[in-house]
Amino acid sequence: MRRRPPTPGMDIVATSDPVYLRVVADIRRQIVDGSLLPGAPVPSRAQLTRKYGVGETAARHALRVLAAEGLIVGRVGSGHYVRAQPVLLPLHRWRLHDHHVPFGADPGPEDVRVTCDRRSETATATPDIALRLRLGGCATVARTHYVFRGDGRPIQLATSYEPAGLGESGPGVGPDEHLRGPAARLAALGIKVTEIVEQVRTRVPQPAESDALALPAGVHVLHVERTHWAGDRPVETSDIVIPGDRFRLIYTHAVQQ
Amino acid sequence: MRRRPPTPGMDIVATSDPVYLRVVADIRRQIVDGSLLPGAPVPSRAQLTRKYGVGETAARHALRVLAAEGLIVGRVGSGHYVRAQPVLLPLHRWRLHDHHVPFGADPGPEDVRVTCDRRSETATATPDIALRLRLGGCATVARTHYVFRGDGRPIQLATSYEPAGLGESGPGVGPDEHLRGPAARLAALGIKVTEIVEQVRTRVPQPAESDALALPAGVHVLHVERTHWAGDRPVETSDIVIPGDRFRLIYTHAVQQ
DNA sequence: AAGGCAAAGTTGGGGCTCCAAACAGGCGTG
DNA sequence: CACGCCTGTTTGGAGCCCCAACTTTGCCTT
Repeated sequence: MRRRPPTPGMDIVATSDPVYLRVVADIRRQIVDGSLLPGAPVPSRAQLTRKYGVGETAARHALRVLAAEGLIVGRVGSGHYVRAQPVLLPLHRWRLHDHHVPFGADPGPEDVRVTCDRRSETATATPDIALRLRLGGCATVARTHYVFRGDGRPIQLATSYEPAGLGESGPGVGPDEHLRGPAARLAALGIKVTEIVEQVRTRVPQPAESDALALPAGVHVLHVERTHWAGDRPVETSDIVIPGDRFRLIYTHAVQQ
Repeated sequence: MRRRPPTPGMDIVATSDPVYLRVVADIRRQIVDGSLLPGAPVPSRAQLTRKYGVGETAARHALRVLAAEGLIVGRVGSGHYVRAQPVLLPLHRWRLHDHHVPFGADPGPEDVRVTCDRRSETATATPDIALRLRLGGCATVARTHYVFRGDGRPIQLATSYEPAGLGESGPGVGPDEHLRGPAARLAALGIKVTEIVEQVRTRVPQPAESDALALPAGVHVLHVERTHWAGDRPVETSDIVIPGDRFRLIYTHAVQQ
């Protein structure tokens, strides 16, 4: 029964966790906390069914998800093994403050204490923002300015735009909410982000930007235009500005299974 | 039977195509060539089993893959529908020449005729490259310089490094091989790329670079350091240089199922 | 005529099974 | 002692089934 075009409603997150995600979460925890070291064998399908009391389908699905996340590698006839490169691990989750890494020796994500100042306001959408959020003519949006600091020194500016009225219905924003990224914030509002699109360019900083970032003259910035999608509609878009001389963006892409 | 640590061998691609990939390819083709417009319903599991003569598992798997690629959206109780944003479609496949998009109105990937000049040589790995490829001391690498042109004008420089001896055993490189990217080339050599990691920074172009790209003074470049991984070992790394004033990088990230 | 309700269709989780290819270990033979 | 074969395990593809939750349709009742 499917005559009408797709329902114009937003995706709501399901609250009950599937069984296979329980297995995924447990194995992922073991990899993260070091119980399963790189190169160590992961229990096979048969072993997982016995260990967790799940069916073979759930066990197989869990292994597939972990492989898609890049945490383990499957070898036909041998087994699944924990992959190397634990440093890149958090990037799969696209946490905002793992997004940029200072030049030089890579510090762990915990080495730098990241803080965030923010300021929200309601504004009329510019034509550019209205297009990015697929809003009609003169719509109102919630605009939030962020200043991220690492050990007190500014490292990133961001301006986030959402359709007005999105954030009001939800719960209050926790103190560390921004460090976990917009996807977590939107999930708390019941909106399930299905895709993130980023466009990276480089340009000369505007005076206010070079002032806020304490940039010397002549330094360029990386400008990221990021949009969060829920289904086929944009729910949040933001402009992120990063000093181009001190930071780099890291993207990882797991190639299918 | 699994006593020994992971076999130190590279992943070999299977030559026979699974059935579900046939279904995926056919639906993807229909989406790309416009037979299935955005918002149009995709055949359901039951319809796919009848239409393609496959089992329900294959039909379900095909829909899952297409949804993971971001081409379709599934709605419980309703069906799967073709998503909007057809412009970003080819980016999911990370084809090299779709990687950068000129500013202004987005042209389709076919609007610009992309050509490529290349020059290969054998060289001793610098410490930086040896580290990136996880090679010991003074190893030899195959270095290839690429100049990509769009409608004859230079748009991108790239220098690729591979461990020496990787490319020789394989078949000759076809004329359009580079436009499909290193992953396709490595696949032809029997190496299955499982992950791509990119690091983006911005910097001042070197004289040779601004010369080759015909850059005016003062223009910065985007510098992408890209590494292809097969399992847990790097098999190719390259430095990609793009004019920062005319092009932007686009990354899409499908958030789990 | 309008509203409500039941039935049919669809997705997504889960279970079970079979099979080919690949791999590792043990055993036997030269 | 070395080499090759055989057997058990494991992965990944594929098939078929059941069920809960949800959407849409069309019919039936008021």
